[in-house]
This record gives sequence, C-alpha cells and structure tokens, in this order.
Amino acid sequence: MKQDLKKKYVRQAAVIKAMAHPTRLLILNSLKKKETCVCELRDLVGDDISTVSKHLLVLKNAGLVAARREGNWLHYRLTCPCVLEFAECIATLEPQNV
Amino acid sequence: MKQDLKKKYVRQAAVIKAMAHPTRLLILNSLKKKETCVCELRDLVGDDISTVSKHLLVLKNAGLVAARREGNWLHYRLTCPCVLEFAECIATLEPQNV
DNA sequence: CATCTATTTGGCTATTTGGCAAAATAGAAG
DNA sequence: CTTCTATTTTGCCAAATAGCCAAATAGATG
Repeated sequence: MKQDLKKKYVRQAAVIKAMAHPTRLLILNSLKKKETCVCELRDLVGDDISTVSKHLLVLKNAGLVAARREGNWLHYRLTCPCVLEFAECIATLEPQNV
Repeated sequence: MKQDLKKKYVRQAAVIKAMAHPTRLLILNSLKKKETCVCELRDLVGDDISTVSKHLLVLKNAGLVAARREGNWLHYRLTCPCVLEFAECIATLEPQNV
C-alpha cells in the first residue's frame, strides 16, 4: 500500500473504530440531540461509570466528541454530527453470517 | 439500554467494526471502482493472501461485499457503495490524541 | 483419475479491547 | 484546608483480533 494512502486509511480507520461499539453508538446518537453530562450518559447506558468514561475517552481521542466543564459537571457534545449520517445506509445491509 | 435499541446498535456496530481497519478501507474503496479478484487485492494491499482472504471474510460476514466465481477466480464486489460516503466527513475531524 | 491455480481454513503468537472495582483527581463549597 | 461530588485513571482478567505459515479445499484442465 502506498504510504500517503496508507496514512489516510489508518486515520479513517481509527475514527471508524471509535464508532464501532454499541454503547458508543448509543452515546453518539444521544449527543446528537443535546450536550450531556457523564452521569446522565451512565444512566442511559447502564454500565459502570468508569466504563462510560472510557468510552468517552475513546470518542474524544478520535475527535468525535469534546467536553465543556460547568461546575462539577462535564458536558460532552458531538464535534461532527455528520458521522451518524451513514447509519441509515448500514441499516439496509443484509448480514450474511451474523 | 432498551433491548430493541440495543439490538439495533449491536448490528450497526458490527458493520462499522468490519470497516474499521486500514486494509479493509483500502479494499472497500478499491471495490467501489470495480469488481476485483483476491489476488489483485493482495497485490494492492501487500499482505499475505491468507490475510487478505480473512479481511474479505470479515467484510462478507458484515454484508459489505459479495463474491462471484468466474473460473478459478472469485470476483468480489461492494454490496452497498453508500457506506463510503461519510469518509469525507471523517476527514474533517481533528484528532485529539492520535 | 492427477494436477494445477485461486482461495480459504487452521494453528500459533502477540497485541488490543471491554468491563468492573478501587484508587486518584479536579473543581466547588463549607 | 477539608469535604463533597463528578469524573478519570489504574489494575486486573477474559475475550477478540491481526498477521504469518502450512495445510486444506474448490473448480478447471489434462
């Protein structure tokens, strides 16, 4: 694979990988509607708060979300709402072996 | 997480996960242009052919590609070209820690 | 049938991931 | 400074992943 092309796909894959988890998709779709604090996301997701925090870290490292502090709370928001646009497309796919 | 919602995101995440690898993105983008046999993809990718074959299996299981046999060759094709549409969107993201 | 070619599968290893619980941190408030 | 609350980090473990090589398979062809 050519080096510049490779670099491009490595970067893209990193972002896509960050999206590739049911909990993180739920979080992203929730943030699409409004900024949300971690504890509210924990209630939505139902996992341990440390687990939710790690998912948010993954999304943040990918550049998909950002946080804003207000008092004790950190409000997370989507940085790029368009990343969810292809979900509809995916819904049309017929799985072969799932 | 509600069960029906969960199921939906599990399915979506499986497809997205299948896309979340540089080599598989390269393969998908190549197939976007035309049907391609495995050996041609191996030349493009540069990995062992068994590795390429496994990547194709992942994509096939996700429902992203399908194959057609012609003599000794298996020609793979994209089943859903729209899955690559959001690549442009991703390119605009600023990574935080990558 | 035997052989050839394209592709897949199995076995192995090293690495990454997701989850929880416990400990650490950051900022607000007394 | 101490305490409180929201969040992150660390440590641990089980499970999944990517890659190579070797072996197996599926058709085509002699």
